[in-house]
Amino acid sequence: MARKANTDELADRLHSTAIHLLRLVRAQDAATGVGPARLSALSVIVFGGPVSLNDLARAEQVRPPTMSRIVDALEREGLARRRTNQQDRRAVVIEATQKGAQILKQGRQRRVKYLAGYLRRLSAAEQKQIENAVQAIQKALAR
Amino acid sequence: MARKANTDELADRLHSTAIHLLRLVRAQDAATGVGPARLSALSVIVFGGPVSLNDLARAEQVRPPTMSRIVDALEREGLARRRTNQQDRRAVVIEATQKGAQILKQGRQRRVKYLAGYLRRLSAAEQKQIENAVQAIQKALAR
DNA sequence: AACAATAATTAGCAAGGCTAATTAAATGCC
DNA sequence: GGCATTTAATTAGCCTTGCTAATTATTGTT
Repeated sequence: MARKANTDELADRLHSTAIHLLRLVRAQDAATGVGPARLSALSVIVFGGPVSLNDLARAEQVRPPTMSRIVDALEREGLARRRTNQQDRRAVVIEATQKGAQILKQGRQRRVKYLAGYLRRLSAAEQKQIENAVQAIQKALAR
Repeated sequence: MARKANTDELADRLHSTAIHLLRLVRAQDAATGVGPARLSALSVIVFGGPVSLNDLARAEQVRPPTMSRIVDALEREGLARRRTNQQDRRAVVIEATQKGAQILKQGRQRRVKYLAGYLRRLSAAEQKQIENAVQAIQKALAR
């Protein structure tokens, strides 16, 4: 049936556009000097505040041992620190340092500016279309 | 100026939506039993036809040694093969096997269906907005 | 007090990224 | 024609980031 085929085709094109877009901006992240897994985890604690290791692993969709090692690296680089949770001394609380927050925000700025440079080629109407689509996609993916 | 700030904000939201979307569909790729770098390289040779190792590395934005090892793995798994280019015997030509093409197409199908399942929650009008946005984004990112 | 469950870490493996160095073939230049 | 340079690919060796299994420390339960 036509409706389903159309949705499949849209999904296909949306998917490959997303790949293309991220591939483009990812190059900018190299300038931070922080690897992608570390940068992404740092982003969670900078914008979401302190979290346990398990929660951070879940947020990043990796297993706890993987996250433990990423946090090791963030601590080594002075971007985050571990505290032990005093209510439950098995658990740790991971939080960003000043330096970590600063580096993340600069990197984010760089990435966004870079992508914005491309979007600025488009008319206001086209930008509005993207705005609408972003809302629709977020709605579709919610839950 | 207001226009620039808006574009930055749009870039930010588009970027994080793209991350969210790809994270979601990526989980489906596990079902192919082929790792992400291999799957992505296989996709290039299935849809783009035979290429040299250097060209394939460039298409995938990795260095030649990295691609050499990925192709080793694809050959080991029977998904691709190397031929030597007879015009330039330093070079290899990499092409997909029947099995490689089949597995890739099945995986792509799976991913697309999965994403389409989310998009189908949206109205025809919302889907049309995404369609328009995909075109606009592709235009913006084109050279 | 003993036992089970939970949070994190350690150990060890594989995939996938890199640079530097090597090999083989093609090209360019007297 | 022969030698130097360039080019295509590979090999070697490193790092990061993913995993599972096993361990340690603490908490909760009975």
